[in-house]
Amino acid sequence: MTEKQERILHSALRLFATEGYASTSTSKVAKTAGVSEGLIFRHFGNKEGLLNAIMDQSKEAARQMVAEIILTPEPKELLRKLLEMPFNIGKEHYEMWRLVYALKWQTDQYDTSTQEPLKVALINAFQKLGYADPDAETELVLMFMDGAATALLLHEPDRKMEILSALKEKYKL
Amino acid sequence: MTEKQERILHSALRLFATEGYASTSTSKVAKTAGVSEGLIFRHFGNKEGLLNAIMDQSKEAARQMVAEIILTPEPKELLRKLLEMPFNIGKEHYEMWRLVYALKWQTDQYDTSTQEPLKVALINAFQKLGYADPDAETELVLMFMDGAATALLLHEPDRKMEILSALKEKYKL
Amino acid sequence: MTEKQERILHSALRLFATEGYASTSTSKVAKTAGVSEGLIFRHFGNKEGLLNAIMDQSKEAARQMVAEIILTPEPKELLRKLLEMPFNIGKEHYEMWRLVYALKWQTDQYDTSTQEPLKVALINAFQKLGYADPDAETELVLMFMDGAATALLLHEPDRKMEILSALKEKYKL
Amino acid sequence: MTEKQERILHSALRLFATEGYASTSTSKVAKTAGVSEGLIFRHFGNKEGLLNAIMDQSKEAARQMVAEIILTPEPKELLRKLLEMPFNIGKEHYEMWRLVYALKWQTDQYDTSTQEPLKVALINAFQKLGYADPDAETELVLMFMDGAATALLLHEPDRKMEILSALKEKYKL
DNA sequence: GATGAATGAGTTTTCATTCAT
DNA sequence: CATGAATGAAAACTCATTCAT
Repeated sequence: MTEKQERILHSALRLFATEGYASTSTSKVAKTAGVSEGLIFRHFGNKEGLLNAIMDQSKEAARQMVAEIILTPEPKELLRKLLEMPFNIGKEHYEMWRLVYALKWQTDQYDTSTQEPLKVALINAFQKLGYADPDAETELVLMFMDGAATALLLHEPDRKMEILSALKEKYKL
Repeated sequence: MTEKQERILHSALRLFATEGYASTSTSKVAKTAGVSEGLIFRHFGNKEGLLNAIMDQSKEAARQMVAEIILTPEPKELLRKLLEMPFNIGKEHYEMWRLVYALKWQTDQYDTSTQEPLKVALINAFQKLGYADPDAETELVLMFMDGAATALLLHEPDRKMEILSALKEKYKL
Repeated sequence: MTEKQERILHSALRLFATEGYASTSTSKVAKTAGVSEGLIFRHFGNKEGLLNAIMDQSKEAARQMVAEIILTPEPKELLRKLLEMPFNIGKEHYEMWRLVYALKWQTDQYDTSTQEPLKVALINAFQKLGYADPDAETELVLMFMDGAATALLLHEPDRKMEILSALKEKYKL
Repeated sequence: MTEKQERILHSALRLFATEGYASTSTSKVAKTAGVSEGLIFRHFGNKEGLLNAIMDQSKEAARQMVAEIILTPEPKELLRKLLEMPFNIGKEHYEMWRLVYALKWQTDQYDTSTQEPLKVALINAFQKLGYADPDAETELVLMFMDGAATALLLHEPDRKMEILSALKEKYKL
């Protein structure tokens, strides 16, 4: 991966995340990255290839975050780590997550494969904790995480920590 | 509103919701609606005018749903109605909500005005119910509603009702 | 077919025939026809669609010329008409034939369907005239016609009529 | 001539012959030849230089074939050799001839210099054989050769030998 | 009100060519 | 000699918008 390739990837991530994939022209990406437009196509084939390259990186990052949580042996700890996750999105990952969330709504871009292992681990945790319906409880937690991530990505509410506390309380954490 | 105007609005809603606003050409809208392309511009001025017309309808529908809930005097009942809302999105409103949710991610389309009265009512309800931090609790509920709506709009999970039950339990409903 | 459509078709035929299909840009076609470039795509879908529209016209013209010859009852007369055909390409059809002949060499543009009825008629004629191998004789004539057309389209030789006479003699016409 | 140079020349010949000069990108030539794109320009200057290198080889080959025929003293034998030529194009020369014939139709690529000595020899032969109009007869033969080559390069007809016989008969060979 | 031909500016993509290594 | 990253100009194509009818 040359330096210019990385510059393209970086500019594209930023622009796609903030202005939308369809609304961002490759010419704008090139200009922002300070490279010729042709270079985008030489390296990534076409605009979609550029998006895929970004999404591959993003999925890899997501997989790593999930992996770390899943390996937590203690169920309460696992749950806690998970619930805290959306509240801890760092600046460096902000745009990546914005893009991932925005693209969900594009017909052909919804992919659940990353979530699967997380589901399994959560069901297991809720079972250990004696919940009546671990499956439903898992779906509920994942739904909430989606909502929290959405809120935090779109409008950084004040009093984040209080909200997190109120949430943890629901699971007696 | 003539019949052709409605056909345009309907086709545009469907296409914008499923394929995205930026990715949908006015020519495709016209073709799907079975009208000439020029007619769109005669009636709605430009592409954005068409979107605004749709969003106005949507906001009006949302306002009505929220109004009904807000007027509920009993706090537990209000909470229950609210939590059930995303689980009761009917087929006829599916595309409208999909569009509203997808557009959130477009830089210039995020609008919180509809949510404000709901927030007020919710804070009030949580106060009456003796919650320690009604503000935080309100944010939490709204976040969850977002997550639930997202999940239900994107991939209709099975066991919707069990998930709803697990949720209600959290609020002792 | 609007006037601008015809202007496009006409300019494209001229340019494709003289400079080659691949070497002629749609922008040049548009400029020559005095229309906007977009119009080409609106009417013909893409560059290949434009070529197909031209070729359809050409095939129709070719079919008509062949039809007239085929219907000749007298075999000698049929043969004569056929051999004279390449020598009688009028100015108004010159470009069309140039394009047809040039495109033969493009991998995916070789089409023999127009020739088939001609073959049948020729075989029949040679049979009536008592030739030993009408099939081979037919192929020979068609080959020659190709050669003659090529020569006449590429470099208008002098003494056309003498050449034609020499040819007719071979078939005692 | 290094091995890579030959690989480039060979790939270019094949691609130019089958897909056309204008439609073949230098990048495709490089890929097919298994060399870097830059190498083409180092060796041949530009795309046209590559074509010229190929055409030079081709013309040389053509010159040799023609030379051998021209030197035949006996006019009937000369004629026979000539007529047989297109029927004897070997696999190893197939693409070369296809390219030569296809390029004829390109405005700036028509070159008759190779044919000149052949014309002279043919006129002489027909004179010796007592033909009434040796010039016209020569043009006729050359036209036919063109047609035969075209047919044989584009669609290898069956019964080649019968066609050749029918042809020889016309010249009492 | 409604059509559809036409435009022009912009978008994606291709490609011959250059150049540092 | 050879590579492959990089460029810039031009190509194909899209699309919101206008306008005569």
